[in-house]
Amino acid sequence: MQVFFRYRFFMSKKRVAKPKNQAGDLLRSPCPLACALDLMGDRWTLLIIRDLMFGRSRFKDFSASPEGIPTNILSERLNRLQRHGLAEQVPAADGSQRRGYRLTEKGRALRPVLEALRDWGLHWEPSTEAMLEQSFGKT
Amino acid sequence: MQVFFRYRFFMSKKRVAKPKNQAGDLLRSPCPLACALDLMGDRWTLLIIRDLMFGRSRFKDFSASPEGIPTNILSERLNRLQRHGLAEQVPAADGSQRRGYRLTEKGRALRPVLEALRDWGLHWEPSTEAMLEQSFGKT
DNA sequence: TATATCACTTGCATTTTGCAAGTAAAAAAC
DNA sequence: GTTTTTTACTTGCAAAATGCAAGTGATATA
Repeated sequence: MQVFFRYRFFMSKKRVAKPKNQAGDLLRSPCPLACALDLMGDRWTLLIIRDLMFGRSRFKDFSASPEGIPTNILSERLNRLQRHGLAEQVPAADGSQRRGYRLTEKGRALRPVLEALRDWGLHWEPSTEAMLEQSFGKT
Repeated sequence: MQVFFRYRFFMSKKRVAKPKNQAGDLLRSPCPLACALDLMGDRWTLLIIRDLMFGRSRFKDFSASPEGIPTNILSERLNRLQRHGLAEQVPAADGSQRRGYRLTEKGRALRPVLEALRDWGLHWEPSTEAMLEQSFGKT
């Protein structure tokens, strides 16, 4: 927990350049947690990353997930993930003309985040645990 | 990664009761990750929890964090955290009339989530790491 | 060739967010 | 003990994000 952000940035607003992430967007603060949330602090992004970790790769697969993400949001989020280097487009695995998406190393590095959130949900929101039925193998 | 959600809920919409969390809100799906995001999948909630983990407890302390959360959002989020049992109000530590907030066990259980997100940010968004200067002791 | 599916985009209503200003209670200053 | 400041909010409104339905053109299937 030690290091979440530092202060000088705010103490001397002129001297220190405002922090940006790799895509060039301004960050709310130099706190690495806030920086991560600038990117994935919304209702959908981490669910798409979950699906990608399951090995899903096609637009319709994400669209078919039970949460029902609207297609315009899905489209925008997939673009954002690519812009920030978490996902990339690849030729479809089945040899068709269509393309699919897959995680980059930067995206795969979010696995501990998803696992921690999943564990918290399983432990502290009983209705999710009670309804579990199907398991997925390690991705 | 094994278990994120199950399908029967969607296969037979009538038979299975729609899942709710502990506060009684409907969940988008029984996936524990989606369930967690229903609660904290936004730009601010986890930052408030970060501040609470730092030991901050007062409205003005959260308000003074460098990200600059608007007061109406802060107010709404603090209520939500209480409704869902992640935080609770307590008499102020300094013996004043005012009250403060602190995490419950359910809220403290999010520590691994914050740590995982922080680690990801530090490793994959260099601008946050480059600007680090100050450390916080273990909370 | 005709039809269906896929991967989106567009338009628009609804909801959430962000900002500024206001307010009542508590604390501090005088 | 009265005035001033701070705190912890609420309210009102503009702007942005979200959600839904309906396209659209390219690809795959019958």
